[in-house]
Amino acid sequence: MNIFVAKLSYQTTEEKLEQLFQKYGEVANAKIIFDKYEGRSKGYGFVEMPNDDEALEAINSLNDTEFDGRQIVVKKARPKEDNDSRGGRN
DNA sequence: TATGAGCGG
Repeated sequence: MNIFVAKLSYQTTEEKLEQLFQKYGEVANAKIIFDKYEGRSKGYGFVEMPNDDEALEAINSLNDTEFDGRQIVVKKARPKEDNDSRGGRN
């Protein structure tokens, strides 16, 4: 499950996010989005967890909590298209 | 160097 993490500290790193979520379950990969021009963190990132149950638990546990000195927002990432009949840009 | 809503190097 892809997890969207925002309001992160600009000093927060991917490994710190991974270790943070690993405390609640297995983390496949954690990524922080950096600016392409300044090369600095945009302040948000994504965490991928193979176990959906642990992912939801991590979201409910880490959402609106303090991390690295700043309160973070943890939510499910871009909802995948659960219906191919919906949308359809063509 | 600093900043602070938001979905991707």
